[in-house]
Order: sequence, then C-alpha cells, then structure tokens
Amino acid sequence: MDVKAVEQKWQARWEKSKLNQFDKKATSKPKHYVLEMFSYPSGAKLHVGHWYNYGPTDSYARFKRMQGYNVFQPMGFDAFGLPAENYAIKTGVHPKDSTEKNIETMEAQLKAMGAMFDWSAEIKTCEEEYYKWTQWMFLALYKKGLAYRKEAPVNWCPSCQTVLANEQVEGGVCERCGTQVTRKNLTQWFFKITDYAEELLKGLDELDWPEKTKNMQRNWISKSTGCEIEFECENGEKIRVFTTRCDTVFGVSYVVLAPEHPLALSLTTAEHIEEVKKYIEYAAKANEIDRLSSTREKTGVFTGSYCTNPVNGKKIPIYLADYVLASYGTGAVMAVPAHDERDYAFASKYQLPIVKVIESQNGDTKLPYCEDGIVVSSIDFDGLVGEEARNAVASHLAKIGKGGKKVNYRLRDWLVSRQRYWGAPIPVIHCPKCGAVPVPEADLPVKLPYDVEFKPNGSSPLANHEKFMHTTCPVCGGEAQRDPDTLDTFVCSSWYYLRYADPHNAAAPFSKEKVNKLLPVDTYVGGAEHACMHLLYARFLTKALRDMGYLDFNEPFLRLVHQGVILGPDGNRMSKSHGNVVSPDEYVEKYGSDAFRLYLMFGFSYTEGGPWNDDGMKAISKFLDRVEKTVLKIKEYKTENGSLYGANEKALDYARNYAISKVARDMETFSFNTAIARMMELLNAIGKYDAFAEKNTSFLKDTVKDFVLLLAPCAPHICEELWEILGEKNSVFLQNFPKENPDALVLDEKEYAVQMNSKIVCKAMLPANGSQDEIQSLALALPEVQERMEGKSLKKCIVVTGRLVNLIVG
RNA sequence: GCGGACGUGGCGGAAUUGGCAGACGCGUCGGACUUAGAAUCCGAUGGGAAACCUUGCAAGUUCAAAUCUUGUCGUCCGCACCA
Repeated sequence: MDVKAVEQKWQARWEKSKLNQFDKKATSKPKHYVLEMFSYPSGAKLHVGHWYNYGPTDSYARFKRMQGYNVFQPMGFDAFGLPAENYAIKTGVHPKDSTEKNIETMEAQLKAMGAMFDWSAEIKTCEEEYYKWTQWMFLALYKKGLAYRKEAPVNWCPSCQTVLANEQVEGGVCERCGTQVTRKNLTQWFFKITDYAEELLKGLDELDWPEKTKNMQRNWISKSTGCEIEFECENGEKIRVFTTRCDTVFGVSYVVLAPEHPLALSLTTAEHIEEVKKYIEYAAKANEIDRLSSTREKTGVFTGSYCTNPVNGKKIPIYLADYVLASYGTGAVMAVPAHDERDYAFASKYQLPIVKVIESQNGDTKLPYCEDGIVVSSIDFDGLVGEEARNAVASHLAKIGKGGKKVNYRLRDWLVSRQRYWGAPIPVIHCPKCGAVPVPEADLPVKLPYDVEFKPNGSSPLANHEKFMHTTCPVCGGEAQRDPDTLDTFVCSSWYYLRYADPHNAAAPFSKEKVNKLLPVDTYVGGAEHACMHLLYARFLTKALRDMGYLDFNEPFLRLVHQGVILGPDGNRMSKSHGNVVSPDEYVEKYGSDAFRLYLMFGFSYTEGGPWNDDGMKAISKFLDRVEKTVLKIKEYKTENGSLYGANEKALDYARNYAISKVARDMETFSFNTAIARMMELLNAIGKYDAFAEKNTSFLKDTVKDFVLLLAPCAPHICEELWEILGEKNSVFLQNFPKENPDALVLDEKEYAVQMNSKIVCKAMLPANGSQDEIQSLALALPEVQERMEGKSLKKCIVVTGRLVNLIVG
C-alpha cells in the first residue's frame, strides 16, 4: 500500500465531507468533548511529545465517535508568550511574524497527522478577535472585585525581566528559564483566586482526575485550620497571630513578626531602632539569596517592645525574625519553644524561656515535643488533650474577645501582570485624577502595537511606545496613560476551552447557551506539568464566570488524563545536548502516520511513557503489513459455507468477541497498549482459522470486517482504505464500533488450574459454570489427583468458578 | 525534613483487582523458502540437570499474595521555616 497516497487521499476526503467537524445540529446523539491541551507554536515542527499527546487521544475521540457520540475535538494555539519574544530579541524577527509562520507549519503538520480536529473552531490567542475577550475577562473580574492592584513583595525573574506568579516559581527558580527569582516590592495586578480556595479544594473530590494531580492541587491550596490570637502591645497596638496549636498558648515565650510586618518599625523602641533597621535590610537581602532552606540557621532581633499573653497576662517580648513569612497567615506567630522545632532552635540561640505546657500521654516528654498531648500548667485547661484542648482554648479566646477559630490557605492571589511585550495588553488606563480606570468594553480590544522596541530594560516594552501609552481618561477626558503591562499567558489559556464552543462570536466571549450545551470538557488530555498552574487557573475562572452568570457548571474538565513522557533511546529526556532527539518526521516519512501513531500507542503504557525503541517501530509496521495482506487475501474469497459452525468457528467467534469486549474497555481507559495487543491476538486467530481447509468464509469475512472496525480509530487512514477495499461505500468512521455478542463468549468448559494444598497439580477442562460440588468431584476423579490422594482425605475444597480448584488434603 | 508514586524475564510491558505470574510485542535460538542475504512463514524461549526457585529485600495475614499489612533498600516526583 502506498501509505503516503492513502493518507493524502483520505485527509482530502475527510476535509471535503466535513467528517471531522462537530455536528452542531444532531441532537439525538450525546455530545462528547475531547480536548487536548493546545500547543505553543514554538520552533517549526511537531515533536514526539505532540504526537504522543494528540495521536492516541485522537484515536480515543474516533472511538467515542464510532460508539455513537457527537464528538467535538478542536485545536488551536497558545500563541502569546515569552519564547517568541526572546527569539525576537535574539534574531530581530518580530514575534507576530515568527508566531504566525510557526502556526502555519504546525497546522499543516497537525493535519498530516490525520486527527479529526474540527478546524472550523480553531483559536489563536494572539489574534485580536481572541485577546479582545481575554481583556474582557480581565474587566469582568475587575468589575466583580476579583481583579485588583496592590503593592506587594513579588517574584521577579532577572533574566525574563518580569514578575512571576507564585505558581511559576519552582524551588526559588523561574519555571521558564531556571534563573534564581528575586523579591521586589512592586504594584501589580492580581486575580483574587483565594476567594475560591475552599471551593477549589472541595471540588477536587468530584473530579475524575489522577489522584496525584488532585493531591498536588490540594497541597498547593493547603488548608490549615487553627486559631487567631490577639496580643496587645504596651503602646496599644494589637498583634494578631495565627496558630494551629492554640492548646500551647500558655507556653508562649515570645512573639515573632516577619521583618516585612507593617508594625515592625512602630513597635521598635529608640534603643533598638538601629539594630532592627539593619536586620530588616539583612532579611530583605537574605530573601533574595535563599529563604528556602528549613535547615538554615535562624536569625532575628529584639524590638524592645512587649505584649501581653491574653490568657495569663504574662509580659512577652516581641522579636523580628525571617523564619516567619509575611505572606502567610497574619505575618506574625506566637513562639512556643517547648512545642515547636523552629521556636526551640530560636529560643535556644537567643536564650529565651522554654516553658513546657504539653506532656506526652506515655510520659516520655522530650523537648521540643510537637505531638498532641496532655495540657499542663495551663490553669483551667489542664488535663485536656489535643483537639479537645484546642476547642476549649479557642472558645475561651472568643469569649474574652481575643481571637477564635480561623482557617488559612497557603494559596496566594494570582499575579497576572507581566512586564513583557508579547501578550494581551491590560485594558486599564491610569489617570492622574481618576486613578486606575477600566477601558470601556466598547473600546476593546486594546490593540497590541506592532512597532515596539522589545529589548528588555527592566520596564515594560510598551511603556516606551508613546502612541500606545498616550490616551485620554474614559471618565474625565483628561490626558492619561495606558497600563504598559501585558497579561500572563496563563490568562489566555484559562478560558480557551470555552471559546472553542463559540469561536467566532463577535458580540461576546461566548454564548451562554452554546457553552452550557458543549461544556464541561468530558475528556481533557495533556501534560502533568500544569497541575498547579493552567489546571488551577482554568478551574478558578470557570467558577468566577459561573458566579457572574455567564455559564452554569462548576468545573471545566470532568475527566483528566496525563500522557507520559517519551524519552530518548538512551532513557534520558530528549534534548539537543544529549543528542538523543527522535524526530517524528523521518519515521512518518518512512512508515506513515498510522504506523507512527500505532507504535506510540502500543510501545508504552500511555500515562507512563518511556524510552523510544526503533525495533518496536518496525514491529508495528510489520503488523500493519500483515493486516493489509490478510484483508486483501480474504476479500477475494467467495462467501460460502455460511451455515458451517463447528468447533473451529466457535473458537474464532470467541476470539472475535473477546477482542471486541476488551478493546472497547481498554480504549475507554486509555490502555491503548493492551487494546492493540488484543487486536494482534484477533489477527493471529484469523490467520489460524484461515489455515483450515474447510471454513465458513462468509463468517471469516465478517470477522475481518469487525477487525478493521476495531483498528480504525488507531490506524485511521489505512482502515478507511481497507474498508473501501472490502467494498464498503461509506466512511469507516460512520460505522458503529462492534458490539460483542455475549453468547459467543459463553464456553461450556474452561481450563481450570487444579491445586492440591495450594500447589498446582495439573490443568483440566471442567464445566465453565459448574457448581462447587460438581467441580470438586470432577477434580477428585482426575488421575493426577487420585495418585496423590492415596492415604489422605479431603479437608476442604475451594472453587473459583471458571478458573481454579484447590483441594486441601491431609 | 514532610508527602506521594513506583520497583515484574535480556528489553517495552500484561495480569479480570487476592485466584494458573510473565498476555501482546521486541530480541534471541532452531527450522522452512533461497546459490546467498534481505523479506516472509513455522516452532521454541523466566531461571535451573532436576527436586524446585522466581514479581527489589525481610517478615506477616490467607487455602491462595506482584496485588493486603509492617519493616527495609532503591528510583522518580511534588512541597519545602505555611506556625
């Protein structure tokens, strides 16, 4: 078969007949929205990772289609972003030009893959008709009070020359370029994702997502239930601390503020001011180096002030220390050295009192003792344990007006402004009189100008574009400046799956009706690296849009699958420096798109991935050759012996229906490797039956047809061709996926493993549905059993119907 | 440090969820067809001469463990002073 010609033939036919498009009219079929994470138009060509994401998932989509679903599978490009801009800085090619060119080549390649993408719904996030609505999203959130601007210590990547969201910092390092991130106090735009912390956490329980991913999100949101306690200072200021261990409040020996705490300076006495200022400076610098290590030696400084422990009136010194984070809880903690390792280390170093107020229930209390235990030396609360003690203390604090129960989350608000060029401009105007004013919706989009000097200089490239920056205030009409920042590209990708439902709507981001009909996404497939970024942001935006009345569902992605990673043949991650990059093109050229896709499905467990192997590629190609040969041979047979149905036919019928039932199950669970293994078995069974001199050829032909239908989602071009060769007129993808005939799967006898005292003695054909007694007596009658029964008697017999019988003798 | 996942032939990987470990395929070996090779087809293939031994290692529960429990080693990932 001329694979190339066959691929082109069918791709052209599919396009002409609009076979790949979602049927907007069909109402009787249930919809199924299959989505692959859209790609960033980098470099020029699709890499193995793209094929591995899109190929098998497309086979899943085709499978669902043949099962009778109205499948929607769109594709688009996440086109804004840093790489294009960095490339521009290096080469001088404008990001818009390089991006558009890259998209063009990638479109052609994606089409050559033969996936049933509905290109009529294509999205490119860098186009005005799309980013207009990204800006609209920003304004909608702003109006709802979910977008705000504030000065805060933020993450700054010195290499990318922009601020980053918390989620984009991995271990203190920029997620993109690996540069150490520094901290800066800057005024930036944030989305109030924290308003949804609880729902984002709870919603995970309902989702059909990998547990690991759900746990990563849980971990990232990190809910902690505790208590806020107010310590009043001598000068009347009040310090609120957050603690999960209010049962230790009688053991507080000092209070610590983060160096950035707003009260840090006002609480410092004249005597200590020099030292404190020096420490704050030191801490700011230390922040930049590493405040990451928990093994780092604790440092701090005394402010000279004292506050009062609300439960016992004790006078308590106030310290500053950088082991307390300004951004979590209240930025202040009560230190209980006896029952917290960090406080213990600090107190030991600065010779602060260590007061034991918890005792281990088994009597052995070695400090610092950080487990739950019996409260001691705490007046009314003595004798209470753990949660019980915490409840009692919390309600006491509430009663005296000094605090009470409080829930905290580790999740921070999403910082969305970026000091870069290639993104959607933030639709805000800064007026000297009116402050930050949103751009009226009618004026959207705020167009990204083309002629911009985008060499980074620490400020936003747009800031230097006079024409862009200069504008008038929509409120007062006076002279004003545009916001020079652009939106994080994760904002663009946090709603694209909604736009696909209504991609050409010029009046709104999408119609509520269309989105409610097509969403949520039923099956979403993409890399695991987005667990705490894209996948979290998209959930947030969906919930926010729901609360604003734009849609009626709670979660965007009902089911999530992560594909694994294909490594180089040497087992390392593919990279140019390793010299182990496998380029799909050569293989597609040599073996065809179907063979390449099929190898990716068969050679790995889909969610695991693994090292590339050339021999496996050849093996799959051989399998496809055998398929073709078999079909060509059997198609020539005259249909005869239609009523012949003996043991051989029964065996082939079993193989056929066994394959049908297993393939359907395995395709559903993305177990593509085993699905294809079952098809190989069926092909072997077909070959075996074909070797018989006397055979029922019309039955054989039907079986071969079923085989082609089973394989069609995985090898779409070749199976279309074979389907046509078999004399069929309509596309194989308009056929129903075969359904198994349960009768054919019923066997009279099955091979049982016969065990005596749990050791296998022999194997025997016994009634498939025999009763306990029946199987037992048949087993006992077996010669191999009789032999070993001499002088022994049966104590017990275990029968697993259809599989095994275990005779316990003694 | 905390949390999670994983560990099965020479290799990629299966195992109806506690029921014959090693499906399917690669590789290897043998054979057929060939002057020969390539391709193709057929057969064998966890180890061991055998009793038997085998799912990282060591215990345990069970009639029965790759699967459950505990400990231990190793690999990978996530979080990292979160009070």
